[in-house]
Amino acid sequence: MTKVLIAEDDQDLRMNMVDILELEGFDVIAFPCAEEAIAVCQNHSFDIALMDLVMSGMTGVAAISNLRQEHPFMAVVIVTAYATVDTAVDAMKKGADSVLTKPFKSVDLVMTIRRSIAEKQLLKSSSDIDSDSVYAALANPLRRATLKSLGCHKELKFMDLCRLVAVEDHTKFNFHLRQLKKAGLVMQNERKLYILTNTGQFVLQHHNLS
Amino acid sequence: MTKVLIAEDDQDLRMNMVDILELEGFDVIAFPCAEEAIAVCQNHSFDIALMDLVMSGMTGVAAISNLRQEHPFMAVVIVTAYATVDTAVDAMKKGADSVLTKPFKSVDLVMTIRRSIAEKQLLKSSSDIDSDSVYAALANPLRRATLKSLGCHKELKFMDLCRLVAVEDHTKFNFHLRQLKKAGLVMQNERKLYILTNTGQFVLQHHNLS
DNA sequence: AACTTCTGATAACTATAGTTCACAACTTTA
DNA sequence: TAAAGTTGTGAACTATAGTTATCAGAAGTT
Repeated sequence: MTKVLIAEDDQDLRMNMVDILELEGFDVIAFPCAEEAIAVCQNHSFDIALMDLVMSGMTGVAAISNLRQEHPFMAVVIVTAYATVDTAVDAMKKGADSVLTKPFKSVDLVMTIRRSIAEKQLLKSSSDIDSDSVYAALANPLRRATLKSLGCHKELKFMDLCRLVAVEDHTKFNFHLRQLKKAGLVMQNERKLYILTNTGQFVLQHHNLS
Repeated sequence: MTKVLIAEDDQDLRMNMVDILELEGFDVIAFPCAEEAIAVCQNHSFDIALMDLVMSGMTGVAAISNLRQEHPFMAVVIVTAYATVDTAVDAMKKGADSVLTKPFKSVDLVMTIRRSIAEKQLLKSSSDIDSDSVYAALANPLRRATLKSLGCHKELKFMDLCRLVAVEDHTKFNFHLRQLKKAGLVMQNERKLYILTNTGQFVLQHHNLS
């Protein structure tokens, strides 16, 4: 069951949100301030946190880094009546996954939650690429260069790729290419040209190798 | 000299922006549509791109991924008269570094540019941590676990850390800890407790190891 | 067909990463 | 101070990563 954490200092709205979300089948816990929400995060994990921007004490945006400390993959949505483009941009820069303006309709709330969690899930799957073989593959500069080249050129023939990374001995290069294949970062398409796999593209982006 | 790329379909505003920025000492090239801006990106590099959101043809937001293809560390600011919180949030999700609403004052424009470039610079420095030794250090699961533990617990004694990563043989663990030290990811503080270095923290975050 | 270049497999070898052992110095606790 | 646990070094060893050489089939060229 999707677990939702709420910090909202307006009692009416808070109870209202809880009602809406429980009706949708979410598992909801709500607090009137950021500090309490952060505290409960120490012991429980949530899929998403809805933080009011303006509350007595810590603001929702200020709380983001504290929330993420314990649960890096929890989605965080900033909820606020005072949203301007600037505050929204600031919230996003500080790590919010979305910004929802008050007043909002029930459907907006629910849709924002579902979408934010879905988008976060994508990122989360990246950390599953913790797999040993990927890091082992990345350990070698030649293989990192190969990934970079493949990132730029989409698809390449063996020898072209070999020349791009400036390896004179093709059998040596072949060895490293096999390691990349074994790690699931590189594959050959129907025309036998070498291309990045999905995880390969992901790793490339994620490590800023490009 | 800071190089600025502009895509803005309103001719008056475009020329106005060019004037303002050239007066500030920027090196500016401006186009009336995203497609031309993307094209010139193939051959030239820029520190920052200012993209109008609504133009004939491709929107500024749609152009972001194309711009980043060639120059991953170029900052991108979306400029728009039609900005709502939702469009701003969407632009940020798609990779914009900031959103500037029209009409804007000269100082806002200049400040947004300077700040966006500065913030991007931080990220850029991370990719300098391409250094072989870091990847070599990360190749080992035990060392990754050690980094994670240090990420959570701030500072730890040798034996506590050793137990946390569940290594029975302390000399074996000592070896890996030395590798982490050599790679510049881990150091000892004045009380001889082990802590992450700045690059260590950076790598930890950046690789979502936490 | 004859030739060349491209692509890839295998095996033998070398270098480096990782492990283990023995032990010394240092800290803390009794 | 003695004893027990902590922290660290160096050398010998083992396992794995990486290299090189040799060969062979595939694919294109003349």
